[in-house]
Amino acid sequence: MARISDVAKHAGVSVATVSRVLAGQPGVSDAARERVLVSVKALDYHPDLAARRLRSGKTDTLGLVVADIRNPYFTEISRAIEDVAYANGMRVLLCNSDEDAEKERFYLDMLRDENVAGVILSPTLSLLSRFRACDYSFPVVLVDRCAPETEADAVVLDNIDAAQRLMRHLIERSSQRIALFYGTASATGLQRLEGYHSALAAAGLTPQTRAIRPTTTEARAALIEHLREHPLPDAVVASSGLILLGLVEALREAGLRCPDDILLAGFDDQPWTRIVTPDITVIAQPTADIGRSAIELLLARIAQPEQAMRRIVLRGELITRASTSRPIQE
Amino acid sequence: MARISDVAKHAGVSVATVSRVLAGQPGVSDAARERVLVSVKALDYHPDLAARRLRSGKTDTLGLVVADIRNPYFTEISRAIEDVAYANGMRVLLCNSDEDAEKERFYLDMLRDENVAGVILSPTLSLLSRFRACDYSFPVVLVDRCAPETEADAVVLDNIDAAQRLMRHLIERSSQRIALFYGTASATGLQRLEGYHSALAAAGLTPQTRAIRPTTTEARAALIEHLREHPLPDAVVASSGLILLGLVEALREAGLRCPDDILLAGFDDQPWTRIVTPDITVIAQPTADIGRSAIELLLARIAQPEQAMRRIVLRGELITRASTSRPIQE
DNA sequence: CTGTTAGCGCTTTCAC
DNA sequence: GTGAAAGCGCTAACAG
Repeated sequence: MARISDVAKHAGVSVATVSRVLAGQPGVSDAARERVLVSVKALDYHPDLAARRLRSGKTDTLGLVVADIRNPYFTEISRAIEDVAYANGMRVLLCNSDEDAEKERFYLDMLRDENVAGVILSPTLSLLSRFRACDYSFPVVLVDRCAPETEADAVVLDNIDAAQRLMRHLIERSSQRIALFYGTASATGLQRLEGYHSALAAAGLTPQTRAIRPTTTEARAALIEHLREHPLPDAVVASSGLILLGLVEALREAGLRCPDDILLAGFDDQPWTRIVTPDITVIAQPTADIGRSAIELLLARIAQPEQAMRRIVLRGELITRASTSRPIQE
Repeated sequence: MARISDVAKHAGVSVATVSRVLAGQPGVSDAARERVLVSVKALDYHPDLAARRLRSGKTDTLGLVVADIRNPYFTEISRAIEDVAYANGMRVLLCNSDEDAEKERFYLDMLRDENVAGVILSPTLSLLSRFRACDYSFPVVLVDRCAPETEADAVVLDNIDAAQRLMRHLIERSSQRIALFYGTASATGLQRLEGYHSALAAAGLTPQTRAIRPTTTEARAALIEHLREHPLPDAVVASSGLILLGLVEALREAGLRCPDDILLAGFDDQPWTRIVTPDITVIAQPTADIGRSAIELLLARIAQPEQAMRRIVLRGELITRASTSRPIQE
C-alpha cells in the first residue's frame, strides 16, 4: 500500500505538496500538481482515511438511525438520504433502533464514538419527549417524528392534517363509527390519533380507538379482538402501512368485504396497497422528498452550525381507491 | 473531550496501563484496573476510534453491498447481518449498488479506502462473472448470488432445485404452458431459469420465457405484452418477489383470475403474497438464516484468513397457496 | 505488573 | 511555491 511519502518521493516533491494537491488547495504550481497527479495514478495511491480523520478531527460519515429497517417507508427514506450523501462524498452508517430506546441509545453512543459529522434520526417516543439537540456532540436532524415544542431541525409530515383529511373522506362517505388502530411507539401515531379525534369531534362522531405496537401481527390480533367485542364499525383505519397490512389480514380472516361490509383506509402508499382487492385508500407520504430534505437540512447545519432551527412540514397526498368507494353524502 | 492521557493522570497510572485495561488484556493488577475503570467513568472517556484504527491498522467496520435496498429480501438479510455484527462489536456500512456495476465498483473502492475488515456482497452479474476473492484487500463473502465455479465464501439458495420444485408443483396441476418471467440482472434469476428449463424438459413441455430487468414495472409491462402476443399460458411464474408483484398487477389489469383462468407462483414469501386474492404460492427463502450464515462465514474468515472456501447452500421452502390450487393430476 | 516511547499516515503551521 | 517538522490519540514493543 502506497503512502503519501511514496507519492512525494515518486513525484519529486514534499508530502506537504502532495497533501495540498489532494485537498485541492491553491498555492501549488501547475507543474508540481501535474506530477503529483501522475504519481498518484502510477502508485495507485489511496489516502488512509483513519489517519486523515485523526489529524483533521473531522469525519465524512453521517449516521442514520431509523426506527424499523424493514418498514418500506424508512427504506425509501434511507435510499434518498444515501444517494445525496454519497453524491456529496459522505458515507452513511445505517442503524436500526427497532423502536427500542435502549438500542437507540446504543447507536447514538456509537455514532458519537465514531465522531460522525451529523445524524438523521427518527426518535423513539421516549427519546423525543426529552430530546434536545444540544445534548449531542453532533448536529441532529429529526425525521418522521417531532413534537411541536421540540427544538431541532426536522422533516415531518403534517400528520394531523393528513389524518383529518382521511377522516373527512370517510365521514363524507357516511361513516359513523370509524375505528382507528394506531401505533403507540411513535409521535407519528399519536399525531394521527389527534387528527382523527379532531375530525370526528367536528362531525359529532364518537371515537373508537385501539392503541397498539406498530406491527402487522399486533394490528391483526387487535382487529380480530375488536370485532369480537364490539359492534361492527363502518370503517377501520390504520395509522401506518404495517398496521394496515395487519388489518387487511384480519378483515380477510373475518370474511368481511370492503367496501361493502366495511370501509378501509390507512397511511403509506406501499406497492401492495394497489394490488389487493379492493385496492386501498391511503395517505401517501413523499418519502423521497422527506429523505432529501432531511439530509439537505443536515448538510446545511454542518456547514452553518449556528443557524436557526428549521422545520420542514410536508403534506401527505390522499389517494382514493376502491376500499372507500361509496356514494358521497351531500 | 477526555483523552487517554487524562484518564492515566486521573487514575495515577500510565497510558499503557489504561490501554491494557480497555483492551481487556492481562497483566494489570486488580487495583490498577479498578482505578482506571473509575477514572474512565469519572471523565466520561471514549477512545478516539480514528486514532485506534490508525495505530492498530485494523477496523471494526464491515461493508455490506446489496443489490437493491428496497427489496424486502435484502432488507431482511441486512437486518440479520447487522444484529450479529453489532453483537460482535462491529459496525456495518450499508451500500446499495442498485444492480449497477459502476455503483458497485464505487462502493467496493470506498470500502477498500475505508479499510473495512470484510465485506458481504450480492454481486452484479457483470462482477460475478469475473469475481476472484483475491482481487480484494479484504475478505469477501458472497450472498444470494454465486456461480458454480466462483472461488469465494458464499451463502446462496439452491435456486435450481427450488425452481424445479416449483415447476413440478405446477406440472402436477396440469400446467402445460408455463411462462417464466425472470430477472436478467442477477445470477439468481439465471439459475432459476435453469431449474425451470430442466423441469420442463423432464416433463416434455415447451418453455416460454421472458428476460427482464427485475423490477415491478418492467415485469408488469412484460406480462401485458406477452398476453397480447401469445396464446394464454396455463401458468405464469416470477423469479423474484418484485417481479411477482408486477405480474399480479398485470393479471389484474388484464382481468384474469387465479387460479381459474391461470395459475400464478413466484419467489420470496413477502407479506403481501398472503393477503392478495388469491394468496400466492411461493418459494420462501430463509432470509434470516442467509444473513446470519453470511456474517458468520465472514467473521470466521477474518479470524482465519487462510481456511478453505466454504459455500453454504440453503433450501427454499415451497409454500402452497390458492393461486395454484387445482386438482392434482395422477 | 507497570511505564516510556516510538511511531501509524496524514494535515498544517511556519519558515524559507 | 515549497519543504521541514510537529503533532492528532492511540497501541504495542521494550525496558524495568
